[in-house]
Amino acid sequence: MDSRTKLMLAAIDRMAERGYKGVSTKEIAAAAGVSEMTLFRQFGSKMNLLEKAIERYHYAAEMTQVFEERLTWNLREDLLLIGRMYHETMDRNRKLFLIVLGDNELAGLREQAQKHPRKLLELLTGYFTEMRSRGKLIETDAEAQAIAFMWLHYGAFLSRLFAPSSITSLPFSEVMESSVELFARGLTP
Amino acid sequence: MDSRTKLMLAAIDRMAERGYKGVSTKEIAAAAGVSEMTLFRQFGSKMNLLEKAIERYHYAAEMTQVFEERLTWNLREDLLLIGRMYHETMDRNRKLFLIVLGDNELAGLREQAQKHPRKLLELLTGYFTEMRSRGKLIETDAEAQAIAFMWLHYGAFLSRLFAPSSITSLPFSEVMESSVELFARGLTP
DNA sequence: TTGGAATGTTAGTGATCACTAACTATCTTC
DNA sequence: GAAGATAGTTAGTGATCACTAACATTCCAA
Repeated sequence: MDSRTKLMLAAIDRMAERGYKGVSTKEIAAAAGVSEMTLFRQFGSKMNLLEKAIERYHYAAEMTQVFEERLTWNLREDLLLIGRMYHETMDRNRKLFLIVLGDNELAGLREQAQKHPRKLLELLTGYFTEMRSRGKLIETDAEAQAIAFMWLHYGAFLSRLFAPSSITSLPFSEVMESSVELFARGLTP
Repeated sequence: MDSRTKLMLAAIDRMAERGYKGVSTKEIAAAAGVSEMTLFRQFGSKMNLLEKAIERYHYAAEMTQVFEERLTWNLREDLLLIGRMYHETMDRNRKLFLIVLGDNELAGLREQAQKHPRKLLELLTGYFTEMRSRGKLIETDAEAQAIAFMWLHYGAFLSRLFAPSSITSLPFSEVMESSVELFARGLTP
């Protein structure tokens, strides 16, 4: 593993724990087992190190493919699949989310981190529209319901992100299944 | 307005914008129109200033009262009322949320900020249980559905908090009504 | 009018920060 | 084995940070 890699991984780890401002370049270098000079020689600045790290380690989910190939047009099955895909994507980018959400001056970098949710919203809206034209969904505002679905899962993700000790004792999967059931009953004719 | 008040308000404003670490005591004092010495004489430390500010300006919603007096036992009406109450509470505490969520070292202070969501979850679970015993709700896990409702609104709140320019063009109220409709259809026998 | 509390001013502490200069050591590669 | 790239070491820049000491001022209540 070369110096650049070690530095980027160390930066992500530390910044996810204590924030961009909360970690010094000296500490990142030490955690990477590398001299601080190497950090500046490779990246020029602390901010650039973070940018390059996000660029490289932002997990790029291929959601389009899932929507094209794995849907069954059974609302329950599909929503469960989509929900799982959402959380897998978000979990993989967990640390990056923590970093960019934790510092308002990093708002510019949020663009990248929120690319997938936006894409998913688009795909999900299309899915609901198609389901309605197949007569498997009630007449409703497809985009509004897609956003509701996204919000529910976004809230679930962030509540776990910010409060490791959950507000409830219920297992995550159980709430997830209840919510799928809710959408299925609520949107099926 | 005395010095303490001016300092606490200035601290909340600045910290909500640029984070706890992003604002200096000198800047807070200047924004309050007060000398930096006054800050330390009144609060002793930067952290204590924030703690006292949260203590004093955390909006304490009286949700129990709403649940006792304003419910109509019409699912649609009640969920709309509860959703509105949730967002009003969260909006009032918006800045405090931004501060404590933005800095992981402030995790201890999150307790206070998350008191209301926890209380609301409890009340909502009770409401769903009562509705079921009145035969107005399907057989379902009341707590799981309450959490789903909370997550949906938590996600809505945070997505507005972190991304002022929304991911969608739909007005907030419209999604809110769609989601109430979703719950009403999904949970009514 | 006077005493005391609150506030301001100024100058400073030592620590830490991001970042740099200058020089040396270790590699690989031809 | 020389060249060139990559790394480490050391020492430092100037800035900013939270926080303090010492002294001067303002202002209100008794």
